[in-house]
Amino acid sequence: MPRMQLTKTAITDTALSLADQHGYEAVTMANIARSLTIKPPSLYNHFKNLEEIKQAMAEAAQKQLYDTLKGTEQTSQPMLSLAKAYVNFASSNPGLYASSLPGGNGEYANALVRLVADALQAYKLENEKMIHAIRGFRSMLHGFVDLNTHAGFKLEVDLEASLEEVVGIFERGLQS
Amino acid sequence: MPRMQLTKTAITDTALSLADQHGYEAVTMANIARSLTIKPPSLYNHFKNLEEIKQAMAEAAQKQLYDTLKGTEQTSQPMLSLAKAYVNFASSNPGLYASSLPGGNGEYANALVRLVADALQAYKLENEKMIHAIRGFRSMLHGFVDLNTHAGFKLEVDLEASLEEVVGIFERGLQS
DNA sequence: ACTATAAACTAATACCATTAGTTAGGCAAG
DNA sequence: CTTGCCTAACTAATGGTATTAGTTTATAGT
Repeated sequence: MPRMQLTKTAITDTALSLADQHGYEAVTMANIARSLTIKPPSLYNHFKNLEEIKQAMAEAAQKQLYDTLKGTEQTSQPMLSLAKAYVNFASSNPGLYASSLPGGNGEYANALVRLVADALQAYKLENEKMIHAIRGFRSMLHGFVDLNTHAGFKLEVDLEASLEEVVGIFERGLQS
Repeated sequence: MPRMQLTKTAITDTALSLADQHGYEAVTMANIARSLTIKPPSLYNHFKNLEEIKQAMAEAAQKQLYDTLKGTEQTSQPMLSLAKAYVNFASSNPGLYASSLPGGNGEYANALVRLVADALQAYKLENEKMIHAIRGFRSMLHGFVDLNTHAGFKLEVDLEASLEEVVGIFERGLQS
């Protein structure tokens, strides 16, 4: 066999840098192949289809997001630190963040949930309440990012201030 | 001229029912034209391109969402009622909800923001704080819906219970 | 009835993902 | 060292997408 110069991770990395530099919609078989100086059908020797490539991208992008967020739980304000890092990652790398969304079940999807759980640790919530709180906080972060990138909060009120206030509301709500 | 049997709203409505019945990804020039028993290029006599059709869809879908949510502010628990109605609309009509997202600036986009503001009315927030709270609550609702339909909260913990708890956290946070 | 307008059409271009079938390079066995 | 197999790459083709150019034709107003 011709030496497998082309690995799954090489394809995934190329697709990710495509998403990062030219947006998630630029992730096409044709563009990936062009970047690798091969023809599109060759990609099918390594992945079943585009969807499978996007799954692999999601896993890798989630790892990047995880690595960026890791450590924020050891600060004085874990939830605020996590929120700021999360929003900053998504705003700075919209293509990467978009890549991370499709996969909901991999190794790093769980790791990200654990990271949110760690940030909520101080509030000593019981099982069910913890799950509700995780869902709520994660929803808030994703919604904040998603509304902002797709629709955009129109008013010229500072985004950072909104995030701080909103995390404050959530934290006070957990306390009482 | 051949009688304009085909109006902008007729096209928009057809596209919306396509999104509702077969998903937002089924909204293509070919499918819209097929539903109307015309050929795709004819659509360009009424809209500049597909994006413009989707903008019109967003406006109409936002109106439907607004009409569904209107009235919830006159209940005993406006925020919870609004949240439940919002999540219910999005889960029951995912194609319609997806259609509503692209447009961030129309008449009904503002009406929806006012609806959220009304639900927060009881907390008597000042200007800036009100805007932060609106953004936070809207983010939570959209994030909740979006994570659920695209990734899906995996654990078999009741969604309705999560929503109630999460709205409760937010309300308590506003109080203190 | 005639003409101008515009809504529909056909045909074409340039993308997209995907599949079938072919070529050719390198590894392993003889 | 040669032979043969495996497989990664290719070419060619299919059918999908949006969009544009140019043409036909029906109708509304004069």
